[in-house]
Amino acid sequence: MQSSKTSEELEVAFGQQLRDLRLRRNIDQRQLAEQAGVALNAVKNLENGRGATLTSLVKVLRTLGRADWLETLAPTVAVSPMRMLKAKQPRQRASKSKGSSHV
Amino acid sequence: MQSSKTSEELEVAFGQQLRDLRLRRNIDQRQLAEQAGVALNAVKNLENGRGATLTSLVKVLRTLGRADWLETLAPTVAVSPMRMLKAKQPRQRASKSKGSSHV
DNA sequence: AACCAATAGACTTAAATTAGTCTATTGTTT
DNA sequence: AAACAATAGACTAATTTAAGTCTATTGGTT
Repeated sequence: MQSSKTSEELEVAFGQQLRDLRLRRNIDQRQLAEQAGVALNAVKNLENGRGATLTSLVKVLRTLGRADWLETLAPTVAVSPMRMLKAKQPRQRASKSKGSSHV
Repeated sequence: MQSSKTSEELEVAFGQQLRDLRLRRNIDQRQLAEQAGVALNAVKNLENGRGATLTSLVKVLRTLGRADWLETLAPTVAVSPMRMLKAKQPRQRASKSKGSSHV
């Protein structure tokens, strides 16, 4: 069971959050686009969930002062220095036959 | 002064986080692409920060079980029911002449 | 309630991404 | 250290998004 929202719904809901952020700073789409260095259409696409590029999103987030959010996707587990030394190198590739599922 | 990282750097760092998430589930790019319903190239683009669409990202996040992260961009301030009634409707457009900055 | 600025929507062209495939590298396993 | 599988990279064609502009709508202001 996936999340209850479809990908489309997620994109739309996400766009609304972007809009909220912008409105909290009380700037209009045109200003945001200018400051971010993207086209007005790119901002419209983002806010309306009509399809956009990651690049546009990142530029807009930077402008809105929320670039830090991008770093919160995969929180890195803190490890003590001693353990660091003992620990094997983190995996760089997916391993075979231990996988969650494959045919 | 913006965040210290450029947009490009942010995209690359973001891709590494995506990769981390995938590796924690120990699935390979091909499996992730299949399950997410995107092309293998889309996953490569995402992880290497070479440009991707929001749509691809959302599909991949759903597959990785991190769709919830998308909802954490603009945390909504909790408001008591009584205040809800009194409060004006939230702004739907940026307002004039009170703005942070415009020419 | 009149006015006006902010936003939606449609359209066109250019640029970027996706999808599919093949080859070259390199981490991992045995 | 040999064998293999996971990933990078390049390439082409199809699709999508960016950019730029114009018009229609509507929320906010006065």
